[in-house]
Amino acid sequence: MERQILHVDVNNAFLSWTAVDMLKKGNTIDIREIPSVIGGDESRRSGIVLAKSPKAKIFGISTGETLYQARIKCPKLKVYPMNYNLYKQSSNKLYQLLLQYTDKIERFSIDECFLDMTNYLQGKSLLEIAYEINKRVKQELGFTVNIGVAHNKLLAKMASDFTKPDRVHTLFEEEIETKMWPLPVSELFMLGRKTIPKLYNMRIKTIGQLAKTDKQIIIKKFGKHGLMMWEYANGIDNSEVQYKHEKPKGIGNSTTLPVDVNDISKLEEVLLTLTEQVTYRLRKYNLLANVVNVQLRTKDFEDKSHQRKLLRATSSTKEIYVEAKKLLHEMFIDGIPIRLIGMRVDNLVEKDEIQLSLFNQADNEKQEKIDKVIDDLKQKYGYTSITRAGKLNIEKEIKLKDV
DNA sequence: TCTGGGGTCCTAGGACCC
DNA sequence: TCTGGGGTCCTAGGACCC
Repeated sequence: MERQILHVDVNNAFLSWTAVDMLKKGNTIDIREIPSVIGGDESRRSGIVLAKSPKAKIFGISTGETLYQARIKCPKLKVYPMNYNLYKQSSNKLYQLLLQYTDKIERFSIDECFLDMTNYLQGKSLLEIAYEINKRVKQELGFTVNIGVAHNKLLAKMASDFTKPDRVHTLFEEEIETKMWPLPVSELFMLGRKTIPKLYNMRIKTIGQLAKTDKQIIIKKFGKHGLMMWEYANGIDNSEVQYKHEKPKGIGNSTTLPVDVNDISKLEEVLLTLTEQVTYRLRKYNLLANVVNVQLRTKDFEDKSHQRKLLRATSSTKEIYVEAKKLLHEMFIDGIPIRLIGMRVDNLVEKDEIQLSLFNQADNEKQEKIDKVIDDLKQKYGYTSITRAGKLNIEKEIKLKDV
C-alpha cells in the first residue's frame, strides 16, 4: 500500500528559535528581519556560522563559513550565541504538536521530523494536514516550517527543501521528472562534496542525468553508495519512519582547544573531562561500551584516530579513561601541536543484557557506586558542580594563555 | 581557511582460523 | 615453500548528514 509521509523542517531553526525567545523576553526587534547569524565562539576558535537570517543570505553568507568572512560580506552583521537548551525546548514543543497528528514520528535531527501519516489521515488528505500543521506551528509556536509531502521519506525530504521559508511542497511519483530531475546533482540527499566532482567528470550534472545513467555503471564506480544514489535519483526509497526512539550506537565528545597544545599532560586532563562527560551520558542511557576511540586533529588539520575493543563492556569512567589514555599515548607525537581532541565510545550494549561473571562482580559494583554518587550530584546540582581538581587547573591556564 | 561538534554507515586491509 | 581460499573480527579512516 502507498505510504503517506510528511517531512517537517524548521526554517533557519537556531536563528528562528532565538528570535522567538528574544521577542518573548520583550526584545523589540525580530532578528529574522535583519542581517543576523547564530555563530560559534571566536575566542574558542569555533567561530563559524551555524544559522543565518534571509537578509544575511542576501549578502552571500553561508552556513559553515567563518564569522570573519561573514563580517567582510556584511560589516553590520549581528551575531548571536548558540543556546542548545533553548533549541532542545523548542524542538520538544514542535514534537508535542506533531504528536497530535500521529505517533509515528522520527526525530531525524533537532529541527527535522518525518511523520508516517498512513492510517492517520482520518478522512483528510495528506496535503490538507500538511497545511494545517504549517499554520498551527506558525500561530502557536511563532516560527515557520517547510513541509514536504510524498509517498516515501526521500521524496518528502527533497520536497521540503524546495523553496523556503514557510512553504508546503508535494513531490509525488508523477512529479519527479518535472520537479526533481532538473535540479543539480548536488541537491540530491546524501551526495556531498567528494562525490559531486566525480559525477561531473562522468558528465552527470543533474539529478535526471544520474537517474537515467545505467545503474550498473554507477554501482561499479561507487559501490553500495552508488546503488543508493541511483535509487534516490529515481525517487526510490523503501526505508521506514523510525518512530521507536532508539538508543544511540555511539556517544562522543570532542573539543577544539583554545590554543594548540604540545604538552601531553594537558591533553590527558582534557581527555579526562571528555571521558567524564561521555561516560555520564552512557550511564544515563543504561548502556555499556565495548569500544573506546580517541581522535586528534593537528594544527595542520590532519585527523587521526585510534580505537580499541575492551575485554568486557563497561560504563566506568575509570576503566574507560585508562584505555583512552593509552590510545592517546600511542598516537601523540611530541612536537606536533594538537588543535582538537575527542573521545567516543562505540559498540554499545544494554546493561541488563550483559551477564557479569561472578569473579568481576565485586570489583565492578564498587566502581559503579563511585560513578553513581557523582552522577546523582550532577543530576541534582547541574553538570558543572562536580569537577576534578586537575581539570580546574588546565582551564585556568588555557584562559591565561588565551588573553 | 581565521575551517564546530555530534552522529551513522561504509570500506580496505591485516590478523587469525579452518 | 616461489604459500590456497573463505570467513570473521578488528582497526583506521573516509564520506555524509544536520
